[in-house]
Amino acid sequence: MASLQFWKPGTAGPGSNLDRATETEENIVPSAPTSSSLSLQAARERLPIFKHRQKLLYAVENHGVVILVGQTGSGKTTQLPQYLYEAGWAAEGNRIACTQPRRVAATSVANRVAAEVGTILGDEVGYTIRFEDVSDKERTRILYMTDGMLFRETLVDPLLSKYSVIMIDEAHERSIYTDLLLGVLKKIRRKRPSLRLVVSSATLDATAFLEYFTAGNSPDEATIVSLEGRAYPVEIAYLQEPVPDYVQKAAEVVWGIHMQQTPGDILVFLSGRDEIERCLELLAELLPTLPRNAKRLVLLALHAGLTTEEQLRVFEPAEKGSRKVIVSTNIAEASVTIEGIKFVVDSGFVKIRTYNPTNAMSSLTTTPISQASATQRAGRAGRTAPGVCYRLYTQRAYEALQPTTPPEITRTDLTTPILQLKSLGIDDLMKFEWVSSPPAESVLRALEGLVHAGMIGEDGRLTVVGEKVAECPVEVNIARMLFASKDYKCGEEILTIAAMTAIQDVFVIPEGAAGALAELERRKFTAEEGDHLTLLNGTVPSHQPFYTSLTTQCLAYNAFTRYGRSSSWCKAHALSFRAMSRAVSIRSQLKKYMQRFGLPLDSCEGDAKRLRKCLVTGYWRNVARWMADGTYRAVLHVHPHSVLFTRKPRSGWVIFHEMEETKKTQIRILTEIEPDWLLEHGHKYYDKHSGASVASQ
DNA sequence: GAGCACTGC
Repeated sequence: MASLQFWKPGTAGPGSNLDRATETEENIVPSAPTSSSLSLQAARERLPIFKHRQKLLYAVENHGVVILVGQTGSGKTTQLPQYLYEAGWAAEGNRIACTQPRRVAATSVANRVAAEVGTILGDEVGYTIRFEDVSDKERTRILYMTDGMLFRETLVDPLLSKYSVIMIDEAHERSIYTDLLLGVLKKIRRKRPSLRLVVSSATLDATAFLEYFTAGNSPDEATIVSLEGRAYPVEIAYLQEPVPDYVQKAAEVVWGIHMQQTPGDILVFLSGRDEIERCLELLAELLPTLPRNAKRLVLLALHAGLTTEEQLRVFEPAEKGSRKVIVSTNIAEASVTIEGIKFVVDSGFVKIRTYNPTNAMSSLTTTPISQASATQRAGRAGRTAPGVCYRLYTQRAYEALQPTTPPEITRTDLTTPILQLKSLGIDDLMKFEWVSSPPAESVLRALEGLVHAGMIGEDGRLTVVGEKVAECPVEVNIARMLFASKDYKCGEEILTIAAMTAIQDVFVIPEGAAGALAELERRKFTAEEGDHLTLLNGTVPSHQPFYTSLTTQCLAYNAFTRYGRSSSWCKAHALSFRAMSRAVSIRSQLKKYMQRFGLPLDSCEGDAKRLRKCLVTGYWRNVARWMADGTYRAVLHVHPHSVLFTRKPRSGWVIFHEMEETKKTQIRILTEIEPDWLLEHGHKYYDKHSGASVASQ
């Protein structure tokens, strides 16, 4: 490969008059010097945000909402809460909160700030995430938390009265909880004007947030403060012509960089596991052609399906005389930061989940990224030194991209969010001030489902059960089963099933020969009745597994707890230790809710029929009928992970946990049922003769 | 007979 066949804007090639200067100016700032060379205070003062300190405090003092524009590394997340603390905003028992979309961010930032403040974590500075509250009710002044946790707190403290200032960090990511929080906070500000908000955002979204908060309020309500930082420039290169196969092109570009360029690791963005593996294979084929004196090239994959150990390998520095190339999904765009990357290769694609409210179907499709996403990916090349980003698309294609990714709230099932808003007393959803309105059909679909599930009455208000379910951190259909377990006397088992369906990727199936072995391990766990019981099998308190054969996921749970919750046991049985440990946490959390709601923890004592009937109370809308061609009515395909993948259910009928469209329309986690059981639930919605369910119409 | 991007409570 003689040349990379790229042109670089501003140097040569067509259209070199690059007017998007921002693209080359990722405002990435070197990390602060360590306290060994400088005092802590001096290090803090060197951060770019420091010279804006007075301006920021003035803005918070005089405006209800401050939109803070500043890139990663400006120090906003660690410093602003401290400035506010030092300025007295946490006096008289008040707290300063800072929300993050991800758990790791909340914990790691809290750690750093506790060290800077000179306190033990959990004392003056703490964090709160699901299953972990490292904070002190009385003493904590600065609290980092996930946005989901703060939203949940509004259910018990609707005015968030403990907080004087709330900073919503990474608001431009527009996670569903960020959007819900912003809507609720705007409302709270009207009732409690002393509360101050700081909304931290990327440049592109700042005016939209400003308009949102000033709409219906005085123009003084909100203001924008921008922190410009020192930047390591990232040079952008585009393809001159589009390519038919970006995976192959990615491999070629990586190889070209390796042969020609100066030192520095390479990060490649592709859409999924399949593409990553193909790209790595292509590169592996080229390795033998490396000249003897050339640097070695270390090939690494990064995606969420890997074990923790495998993920950690990408952080190990490359050995002397070698270069790392990390081929990754979108996980490396915001969730995972790898230092030392100098070259980014961006395919321009991402897999995104969307929801179609008319058939309640979600799908996972490979789609072009947004310009904001492209900027973020490019920025990953310039965290510690100037870098280069190779975009595997033309500049014209870049210009045609959407400016930002549609917020999650516009492409997701709203059943749970709407139940929670209702629980906050927001009954008129049309009057709720959404930052971005969700599609009307999504709202209607969710309301309809909630009415039929008995969570909302004819008057549009929550029922008694609805109030309880709103508090419970599970999907509505699962909550319904938890409540029904009282009648079917199977609370113990339903609780496990609820926990196990809440986690993904219980089984780790590697590529190649190891994958085939893992597959055999998985079959040891199969329960004839289907996946839900398979999920359960392992934990059955009785002497023998009562479900005819062992199962995949369930065996998983019961056996996992029986064999001492060990990671080596998981490894031997192709299970994810991470996922299983999480299931244990979720189960104990849900158990507390069941106790609070007075739901007994009976065991069904091996009566699988009772258990399956209980499952129908939650899943009656998710019904499918087996057809002779091996598909289910409405042409649903069984996910290959299901134990019913190769087996016809005797009754011909199943219920399923979820349905998703990838290459085919697939249903996951199934259990065989008798069709008559359906008649007790929502018979209005189900036509016995056609076998069509609401979900598949 | 074949496969799921990433979060969060």
